[in-house]
Amino acid sequence: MQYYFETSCLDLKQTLESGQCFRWKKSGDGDSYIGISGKHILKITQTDGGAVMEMNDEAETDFWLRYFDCETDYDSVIRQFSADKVLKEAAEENRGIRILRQEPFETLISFIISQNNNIPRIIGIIDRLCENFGEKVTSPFGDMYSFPSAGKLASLSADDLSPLRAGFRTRYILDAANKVNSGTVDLEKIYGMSYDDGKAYLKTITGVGDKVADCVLLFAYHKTEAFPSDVWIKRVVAEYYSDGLPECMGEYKGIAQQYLFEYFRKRTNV
DNA sequence: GAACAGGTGAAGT
DNA sequence: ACTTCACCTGTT
Repeated sequence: MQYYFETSCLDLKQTLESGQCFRWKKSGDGDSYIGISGKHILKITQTDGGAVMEMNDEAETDFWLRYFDCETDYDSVIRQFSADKVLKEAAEENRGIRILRQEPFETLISFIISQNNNIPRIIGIIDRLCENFGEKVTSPFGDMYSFPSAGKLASLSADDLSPLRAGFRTRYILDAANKVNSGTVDLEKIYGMSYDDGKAYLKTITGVGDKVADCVLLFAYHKTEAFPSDVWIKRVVAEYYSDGLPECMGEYKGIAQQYLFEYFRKRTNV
């Protein structure tokens, strides 16, 4: 089943290789990606004015449209950002970035794994986590493994997780899985919480600090007030925004963060 | 509150 | 080869 949709501000490479998600693989030509969320597998291909989605079941269309955040008017956000010179340039260069709406538990564990780590290795650990403890899902594009549930992970020991080679993060993964599985932390509740409350709540999990909490609030719950402050962004803020973030970021600091992150990372690497 | 340790491997030299 | 450092957090 194929579904074509038109939309502005969606660039698959910019979005899926931005470091907010870790389970999309480039397919063949380079304009296509295959990924999994929950038990849904999608092949998505970039077109000029949108994208083509291929999936098992037509009923998954709405799931994926939501995942790719098709409700948010990015053109309007970018217009709003144009009041700040640096942000305007960063946004225009990266106008195809979307903030995905990912599954909370997967996002939580993924960003716990991301701490003090590099992206290729993060992807490796998550792949091993899914292959070892997820469920096999079949699709016309090949078999994939779902992200393991909190219940499954909570049943495991640090020893069981040793094949991941996640290092000191292993005990953080287990603490998160146990708290979610036992209901000590109810991830569903966070949808209805304020940014501040959600952040404090997430930080009750060992291994979740400001940065990881902000990433989860932004990339799973779409709380765009979150402004994940990593080593790159700290430099940018120190250089351009030492007196505070610009007014025009408004309630979309998290979207601004992504534009700035990409903009400056690109330049530093060159 | 600043300094430091904590897996592992990618990237830089 | 050898060192640094990676979208960080918990503990001195």
